[in-house]
Amino acid sequence: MFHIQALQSTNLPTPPSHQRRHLILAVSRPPPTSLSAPNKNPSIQSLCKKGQIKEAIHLLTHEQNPTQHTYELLIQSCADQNTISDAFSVHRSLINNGFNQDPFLATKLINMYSDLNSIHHARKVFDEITHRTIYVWNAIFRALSISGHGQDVFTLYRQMNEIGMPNDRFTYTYVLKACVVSESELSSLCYGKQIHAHILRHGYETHVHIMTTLVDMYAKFSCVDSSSLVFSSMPVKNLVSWSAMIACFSKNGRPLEALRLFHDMMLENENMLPNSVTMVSVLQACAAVSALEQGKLIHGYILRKGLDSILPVMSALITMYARCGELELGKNVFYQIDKGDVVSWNSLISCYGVHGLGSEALAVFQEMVRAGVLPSPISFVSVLGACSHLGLVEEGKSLFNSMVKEYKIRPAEEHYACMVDLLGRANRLDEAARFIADMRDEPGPKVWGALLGACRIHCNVELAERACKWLFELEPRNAGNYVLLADIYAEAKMWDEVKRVKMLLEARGLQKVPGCSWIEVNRKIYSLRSVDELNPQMEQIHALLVELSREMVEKSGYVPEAKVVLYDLEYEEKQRLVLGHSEKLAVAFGLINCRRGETIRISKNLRLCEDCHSFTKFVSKFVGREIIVRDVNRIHRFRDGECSCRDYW
DNA sequence: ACAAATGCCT
Repeated sequence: MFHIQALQSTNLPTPPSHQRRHLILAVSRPPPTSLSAPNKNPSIQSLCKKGQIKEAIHLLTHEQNPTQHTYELLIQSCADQNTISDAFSVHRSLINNGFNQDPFLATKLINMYSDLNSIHHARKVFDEITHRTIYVWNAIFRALSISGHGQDVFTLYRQMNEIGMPNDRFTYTYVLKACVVSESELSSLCYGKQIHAHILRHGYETHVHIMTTLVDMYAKFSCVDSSSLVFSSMPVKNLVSWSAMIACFSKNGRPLEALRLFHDMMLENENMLPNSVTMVSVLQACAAVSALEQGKLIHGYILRKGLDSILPVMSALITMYARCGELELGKNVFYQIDKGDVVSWNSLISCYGVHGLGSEALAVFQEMVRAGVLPSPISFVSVLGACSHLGLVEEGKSLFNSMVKEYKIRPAEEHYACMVDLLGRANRLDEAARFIADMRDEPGPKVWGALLGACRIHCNVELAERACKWLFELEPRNAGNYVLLADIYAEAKMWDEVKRVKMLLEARGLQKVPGCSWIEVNRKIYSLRSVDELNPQMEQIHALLVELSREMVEKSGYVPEAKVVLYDLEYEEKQRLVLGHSEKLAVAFGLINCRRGETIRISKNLRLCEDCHSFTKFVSKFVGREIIVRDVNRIHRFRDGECSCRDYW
C-alpha cells in the first residue's frame, strides 16, 4: 500500500512537486474495490449524518481503509456544512488514498466546491481528472453556470463535442443556463439559439425539462415571442413549464398575457394546481396592471391553499397591494408574517417608497436593523431612493458610507446611480458629475442614465449631452435615452437639436416604447394605447376628453401644457397629441365605465407626463372622484384637485 | 449508484 503523508498546504489539495511522483504511482493504482461493507465505518457515517464533520474527519485520519462510500458521505457533509477548510482536508485524504482519479468522487467534489462557491477548486478537479465521464462534464457545466462563467462553458462544450463525447439531456439544461448568466449578452443569445438547434437535431423537442429551460432562456433575453413559440410547441407541459411562461410575460411588460395564460392553465388542466412560484408571478402581473380585485382573489386562493406561510408569496403580496395603491393592505400582510426575512422587509420599505413616504421608509429600514436583519444591497437601493425623494443628501451619503464600511457591501452600479440621482435631484449636478469622475468602478449606463434624468429635471443641456455621449455608446439601442435628450432640447426650445436626435433615433431603427395604460373594471382588465383602434369605445373616449378639456379650461382654469410633445408643431396639433396619451384615455374610459363613487385605478408603463398629471388633478376635482395612477415609479392619488405626490415625482 | 427546469425585494 502506498502511504503519502498528509499535505500541509491549507488551501490547495495539490501536493508539492517533490511528492508528485508518488501521486502518479497512486494514480496508476486501481481504486480500491469496496469489498468492505459500508458499515465497516459506521461512526464516520453517523457523524456525517449528524453534521459533525470535524469529528468525522478526525476519525478519518485513523481509518485504515476508507472506501469510496466513506468519501461520498464526507463530501456531501462538507457541502452541507459549508466549511471549505474541512472540504480541503477530505479532498487531501481522498488523494492520499488513491481516489483522485475516481470519476464518481470527482463529480461529487466538483458539486461540493460549486456549493461552497469555489469555482476555482471545482475547475481544478475537472482539469486534473483524465477519465471524464458524462457526469464529470455535466458537473463542471453546472458549476461554471452557477458561478456565472458562461464563456468557459461554451469553450468546454465545444471541446466536448470535438472529442466526440456525446451530450445527454442534462448537458443541454446546463449549457442553456450558461447562456443566461454569460458575461457578454449578445453573443450568448446566439449561443442559445445554436444550442436550441442542437437540441432539436438530437430529438429532444418533446423533453419537458429541456424545453422549459429554453422557454426561460429566451425569457431572460426578453425574446418573449421565442419563449412563446417554444412553449406552444411543447406536447407535454407541466406546472413548471406553465409557470416559466407566465413569469416570462410578467417580467417582460406583458402582464395581461401573463394573467390570460394563468387562466388558460386553470381551465385546461383541472388537476394542475398552481404552487407558490406560480402565484408569485401572477401577483407580479396583478401589480403591473394595478388589478386590485384580481389580486384580492389570488390572495384568497393563497389563504385557502395555505401558501401564506411562504415568504416569497407574502413579499409579492405586499408589493402587489402597494403598487395597487393600497398601502394599508400591504402593511397588514407584512404584520401577519411571523418572522420576516430581508426580502419581506425590503418589500415594506419599497411599499412606503412607491407612496412617496420617504421618512417612513427610512424608519422601517432602522427598525429592520434593530430587529437584527442584515440589510441587503437592495435594502440600500430602496433606502437611498427614499433619501433622494426627500432631498436628504447628507443622510444618503452617510448611508452609502455605512453600506461600504459597516456592512461590507461593495457598491453595485445601482448604488452609484442612486447617489447620482440623490445629488442630481437636489440640483447639485456638478457634485454628481464629480462623484462619477471619482468612482472606483467604470460608470455604466445606469449611472449616466441617472445623471441624464437629473439633467431633465433641471434642464441642463450641457451635462445632458455629456451623459448621452456615453449612453449612446453604452446602450445604443435604448430609445429612452434619445427621448430624454430630445425632451431636454425641447424644453430649451432647441428645435434643430430635437430634430437631429429624432433623426438619429430613426436612423438606428429605434422606436420609443409605446405608452400603455391599464385599468380594471368589474374584475376585467383593459389596456389602452394612443394608437388603439381596437377599443370600441374609442370615439366616446375622445369625445369625452375634448369636452372635459374644454370645460376645464373655461370653468376651472386648466392650462394644457403642450411642451411635453417633442415636435415643433402648431399648438393645436400638440394639444391633440397630448390628449391622446394613454393615461388620459384610461381616465376617460374609467369615467365612462366605473360605477359612480368607485375609485378609478390606473397603471401605466412609463413615467406620468406633466400634462397628464395636471389634467388628472383637474378631473378629480371637476367630476369629484378619486383617481389613483401608478406610473413606473410611484403612486399618484388624485383627490379634489390635489395629488398625493405634491407635484414632486 | 452520481446530476436538471419556474418565483419574492432594486
